Amino acid sequence: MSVRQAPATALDATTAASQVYAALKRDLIRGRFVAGEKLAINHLKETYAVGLSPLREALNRLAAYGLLAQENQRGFRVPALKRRELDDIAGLRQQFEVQALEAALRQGDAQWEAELLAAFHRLKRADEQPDALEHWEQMHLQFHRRLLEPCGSAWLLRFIEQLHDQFDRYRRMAPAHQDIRAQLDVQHAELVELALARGIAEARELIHAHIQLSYDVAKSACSE
Amino acid sequence: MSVRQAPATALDATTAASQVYAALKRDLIRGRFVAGEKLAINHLKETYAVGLSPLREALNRLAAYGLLAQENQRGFRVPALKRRELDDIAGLRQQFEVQALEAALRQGDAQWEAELLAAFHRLKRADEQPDALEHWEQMHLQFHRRLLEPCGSAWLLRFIEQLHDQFDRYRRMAPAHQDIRAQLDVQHAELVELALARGIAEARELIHAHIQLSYDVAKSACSE
DNA sequence: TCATAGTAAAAAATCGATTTTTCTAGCATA
DNA sequence: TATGCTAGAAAAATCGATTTTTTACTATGA
Repeated sequence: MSVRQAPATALDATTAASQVYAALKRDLIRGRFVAGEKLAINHLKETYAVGLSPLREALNRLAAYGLLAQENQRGFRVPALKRRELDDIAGLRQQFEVQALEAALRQGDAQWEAELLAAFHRLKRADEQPDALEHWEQMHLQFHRRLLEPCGSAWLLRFIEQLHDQFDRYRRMAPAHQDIRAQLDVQHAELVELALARGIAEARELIHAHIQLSYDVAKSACSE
Repeated sequence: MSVRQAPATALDATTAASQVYAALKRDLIRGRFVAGEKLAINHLKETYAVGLSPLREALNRLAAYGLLAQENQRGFRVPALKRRELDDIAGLRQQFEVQALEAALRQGDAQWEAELLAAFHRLKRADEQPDALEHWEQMHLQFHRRLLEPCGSAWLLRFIEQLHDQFDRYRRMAPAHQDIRAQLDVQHAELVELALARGIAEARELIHAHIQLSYDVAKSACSE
């Protein structure tokens, strides 16, 4: 009945639900939706050009992840940005990342050092890409992921990633969040140095201050 | 076309997807599925008496939560029980719950004390219920939830709950897990005492030992 | 014997339509 | 004016069928 597809399709061997999930996740963190807004599923169907089933599966995943709120029989809502919750998220991020960084510095090997340098280099060069803003965010996330990677606890990394995503919703909604880019980039360079030198005590201080800097900016995203 | 339902339906104002989610979650933690097993969706459809859509939504939520593994275009799989992962989970549980307990003892009020006592009482009386084993597990979970509740960090509680669910997959799969019930129950009583007396240092020790006890039993659930 | 292409069956993923529930006005009643 | 009721519309949730992808099996040729 159907014409056999060209083998090219083998490249994007990913499911429609996963693609919508990724796209929606990106747009939620980016701030494409108004905080507190109710999602119109039929509208999303058109925006993301998918059917109802994969879309609903993606929404369910995002709700389980904490980037959406699911209300009994009345669909999905973008969570509000609450100052109390930001404080909670930022505090845990500081605690978890300080801990993970120390473990990573103790356990990271030469291979990790090389990959960290590579990630840092891509971050520095992010501005040269088209769509520089979004690309920097992407490289920034990858840099931090790489930095903590050899900490030895998969679940701690999972929680850190989740908190990071939550945190970024606030940070990227803040009006002045672009203005601290230069300061953050200085800290990234220092983090790399300390990582290679295994300066644990200083690295702990720095990652804490690094999160604090974004945190101070992010605060302006909340009303309450 | 359809006969108007009696108002009784207003009681179970919950969606089919949520019900399957709850049932599947319970059965996964209970050990009803073989670790590593691939789930046959069409079979689950009959077992849980639901259609494909709500079932798939539930599976997607469980995968995002970490109780299922989702493989590219080949469905869902029950995660294997790995010793390395158990160690990770138990270690984080100890750390997080020690921290949350201290915060809870500092912040819990009289209302909390009353509810904790109530939860403890229900736990003690669990054996008298029909289906005593499952009921004890239920009350046990609620007791621990209540204990840490006033810690002040919603996200920390969320992570603790998630780790607890993961941990219980291992614990309840261990052959001898029933044998330590008596010891656990003694510790629960001591935890209540310390909570009311705000004995922070001792409570920290005790919750750590409490998790360690189950952890030692749970180890026998893993092959590798 | 082994590797490999072809094919049928099974399973997963998706679509389109239907059912159920919630929301919104408008109307009647006190 | 406020309150409650109800039909109609809108939205959410679910079902049944279709399409796509993977898996298992078989035959073929090196």
